Amino acid sequence: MNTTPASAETPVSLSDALAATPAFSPLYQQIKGLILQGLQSGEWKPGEVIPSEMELAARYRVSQGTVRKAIDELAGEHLLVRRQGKGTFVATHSEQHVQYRFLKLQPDSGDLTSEGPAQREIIDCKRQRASSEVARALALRTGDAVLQVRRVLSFSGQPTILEDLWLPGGPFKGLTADHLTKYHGPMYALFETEFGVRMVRAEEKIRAVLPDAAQCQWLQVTPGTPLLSVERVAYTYNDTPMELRRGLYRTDTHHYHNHLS
Amino acid sequence: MNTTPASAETPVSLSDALAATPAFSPLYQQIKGLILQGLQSGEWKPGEVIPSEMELAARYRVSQGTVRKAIDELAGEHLLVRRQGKGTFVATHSEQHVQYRFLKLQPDSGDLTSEGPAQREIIDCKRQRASSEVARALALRTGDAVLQVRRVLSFSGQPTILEDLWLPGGPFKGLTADHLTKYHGPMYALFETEFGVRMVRAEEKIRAVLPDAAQCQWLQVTPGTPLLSVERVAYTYNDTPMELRRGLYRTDTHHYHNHLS
DNA sequence: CAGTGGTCTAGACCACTGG
DNA sequence: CAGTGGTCTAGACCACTGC
Repeated sequence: MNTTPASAETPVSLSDALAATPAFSPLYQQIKGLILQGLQSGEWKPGEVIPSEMELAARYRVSQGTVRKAIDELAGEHLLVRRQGKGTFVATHSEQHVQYRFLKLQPDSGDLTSEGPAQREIIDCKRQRASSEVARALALRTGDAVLQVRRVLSFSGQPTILEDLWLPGGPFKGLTADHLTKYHGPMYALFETEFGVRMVRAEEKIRAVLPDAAQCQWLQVTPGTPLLSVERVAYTYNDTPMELRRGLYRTDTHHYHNHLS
Repeated sequence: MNTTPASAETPVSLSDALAATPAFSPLYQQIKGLILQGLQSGEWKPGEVIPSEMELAARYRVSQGTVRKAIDELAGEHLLVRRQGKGTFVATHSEQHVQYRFLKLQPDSGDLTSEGPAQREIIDCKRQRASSEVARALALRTGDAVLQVRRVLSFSGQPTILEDLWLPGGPFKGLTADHLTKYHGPMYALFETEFGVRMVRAEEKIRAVLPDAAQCQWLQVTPGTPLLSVERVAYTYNDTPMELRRGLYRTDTHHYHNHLS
């Protein structure tokens, strides 16, 4: 817990000092790191309260304000959720008002919740060997075990999204079509409760494409209907990629909504 | 500057108290509002420094910490930019590293800056009367004066984006094709310097579409090539809509990149 | 070196929650 | 009512910038 890591105790050569940034890291960043450890290690699980600011301040031997700033940043990254009067909680995908946090598709009028719950139909779930492409996205080696899932999401009875998912075989050992079919709720919530994998952020690449015959079938659109192709890589703590997802979105009744600021 | 607005001075009926939220607003939020006023009124212009935290604290008769928290939020919304040792500056679209802040299109390999500067070709710029649709988006009345601009953006010589813009006639009085053609740089930078209009945030609706014959010409694609349709409404301070923009993006060599967190 | 933003502390008080 | 997060203050010191 050193405020100035590059102090006398750790001699640094002149060239080092010039090459690498001094890497000064404020106390609250170090506290943030410690809290992050607690989250990764599973000491505090999604949905649970973490200790109060005063307790954490005592544990880490810093002032409440320093803990506060660390928690502020983690809350800003949606890893923690503060609730005045109640405490600070580990964020989870299992809550109503954050169900569709990573799904930016909206009906042209109203919002997703107004369309009622999504119907999820699992088409397929099988073990496979990672193609070079999948391996690269998931930071695996080509040929490593992966799970592939295909499903259709419908809103108000209309098939709207066709998705293919690839998951690393290790962390998701034991996942079957049965799991997915029986579980009603967001997939990321299931990942949390059943496999201890919490998705924290994601990157999406979006393109306009034309569907092939099979895809037309699943989405019940005519060939030649342009669709949105959404390729997502989702990450857990530590920037570890844990899911590759390729979605085809209908955009005749819905649109992808994005807020820029 | 009242910490508890619903105090004895302003009697509130029981029904009011139950209906409307108490609307307690912390001091730093009020300071934030005052700074925002300074930005809107043009007291501090894009690119300029605002007074130091100590000065503002003295002016508003609060502690430095309170000003700090206000500025923190404004910096988080990208209205201000803090530079240690130098001061706090009004954000601007005229800087290299934030040039494409609202443009999420990326080449499939590398980034936009690696492709060199964008070539901007103004196709058209004319005064018009707002259609009901345009009027609604810009919070005008149908028939009000608007400017319509059409242009093509090319990267590495390849036409990639075809855009139509609608701007309210009032704030942009005097804008001509000449302005746009002669100005080399981001359009939002020109809006700042020439018309005092700073774009602060935007909303985008994205769909997959098929281009018509004219659009194919401009983008040099064959009919039947699916394109990304990006409809953007951009806002100044105060959530005032100031631009409606409809873009068609080629996504065979580029993709729309989005970060979810 | 003075002036800026950035960090850290300690303590007081407020707003919200639940028993 | 006690316990939580939220606000506000005052003061000390650190890191960075430019003269």
